Amino acid sequence: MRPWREGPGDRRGYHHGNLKEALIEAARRFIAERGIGGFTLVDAARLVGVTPAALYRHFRGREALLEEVAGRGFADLADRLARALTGRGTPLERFTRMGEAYLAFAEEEPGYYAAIFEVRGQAAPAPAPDRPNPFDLLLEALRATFPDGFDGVDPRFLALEVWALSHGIATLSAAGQLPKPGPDKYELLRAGVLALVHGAGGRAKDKL
Amino acid sequence: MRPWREGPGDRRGYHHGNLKEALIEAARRFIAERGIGGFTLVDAARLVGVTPAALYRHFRGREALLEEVAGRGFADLADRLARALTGRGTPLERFTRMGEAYLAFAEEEPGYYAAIFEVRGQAAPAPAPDRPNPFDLLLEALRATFPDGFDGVDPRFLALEVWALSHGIATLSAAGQLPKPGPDKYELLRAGVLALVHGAGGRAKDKL
DNA sequence: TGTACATCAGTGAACGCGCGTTCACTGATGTAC
DNA sequence: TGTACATCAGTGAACGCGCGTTCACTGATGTAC
Repeated sequence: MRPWREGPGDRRGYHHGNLKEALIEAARRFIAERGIGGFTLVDAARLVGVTPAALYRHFRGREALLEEVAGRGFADLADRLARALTGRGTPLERFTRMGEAYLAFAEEEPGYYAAIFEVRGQAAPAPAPDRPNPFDLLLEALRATFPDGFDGVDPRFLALEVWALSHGIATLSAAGQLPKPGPDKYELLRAGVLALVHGAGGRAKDKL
Repeated sequence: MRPWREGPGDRRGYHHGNLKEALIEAARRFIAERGIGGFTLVDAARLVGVTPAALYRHFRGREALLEEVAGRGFADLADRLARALTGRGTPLERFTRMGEAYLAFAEEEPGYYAAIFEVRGQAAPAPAPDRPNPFDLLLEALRATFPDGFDGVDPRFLALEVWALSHGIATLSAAGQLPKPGPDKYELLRAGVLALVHGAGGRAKDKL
């Protein structure tokens, strides 16, 4: 088994060898730079060093490629959150780490993050289709971190608030809307999540 | 002064009469339906009943039209927030109403909302260029509603959290990501904002 | 009030461009014998 | 090990399309006299 092609420079010959993966990678990069609407098949093919028509050996068309990217992004996000949650430390520390992982994903993988929210009809990611849903991970983490509940507030209600705050911070940051000399977004999320949990119920507050 | 043309049907003659406003209105609608990237000059001109070239009598080009839309949207948002803030009721009631006005704006004017965040280099809105900034309105409202402060927490920090939560709820809702049988987004924001203020400082909590 | 004329908003045809997609093809790979 | 051949990933040319923008023009408006 010879090594897969890594960059545009080491094209081996007539056959690319790893075109499908290379095209997904190119799409991810272009979406990050120009957004979903600014992504074109022609640019992706050119970056990879291949004719646009070659793409149709691996995808039904532009939309199918975008769905694949969105599916991969969704799977990657779920993996990162799950990994943060299964590490060391107290439940609260792991819960906090999951929030940081969410913001880090949005920052490091803006192409994936945009695809997840803007591409509709996402194909199921190829490996492990029964991967846990990110929202379910958040819900599970909230329940594990605050086993006494939130003074009668539905954990799903709280999970939605935490998700909305995370998504808001991530997108405002990506859009350059957070003030330049200003608070760190990780601190913004950490303090905000604690306040949300805090404010929801007195019982939870005692545990902090 | 004869009445301005209202819809595509009552074109008066060779001259449109109110083409600039009609084009901005058309852009607002198309952006709402298809996003910034999906908006085209040709469609806007067709909707208005005019040749695409006519557009260049009123705008330098596509980008200039988008900037105008973004500027109008920004001004409209500021107006709505200011109006909510200057109504009747206690400071807390008016503060709550401002949050509702923000969510309502994002829902009712998705074209404006998208333009505000996605169009860069926005032109200053035509009337009243010294209109107050929405973020400053939020800051002012927070200070007025909780005059004793937030236990040492910078009001600007809290304002960013409230804004991020509002933006997150608005965009998740617009993307159809909030669960279908689920909490009302206005309730989500109201409870979340109170929890954020609550959690930030004990003093503020006493006033609620 | 009527006429000449400057102004300018909109026309219609054309442009160059880049897009997604198709098609018959060709070159490389790997398997059967 | 060598050869014939099936498979199929990628080529290259072409397509129809819609886009933003330009240009010389023309029709309507409104003002000066």
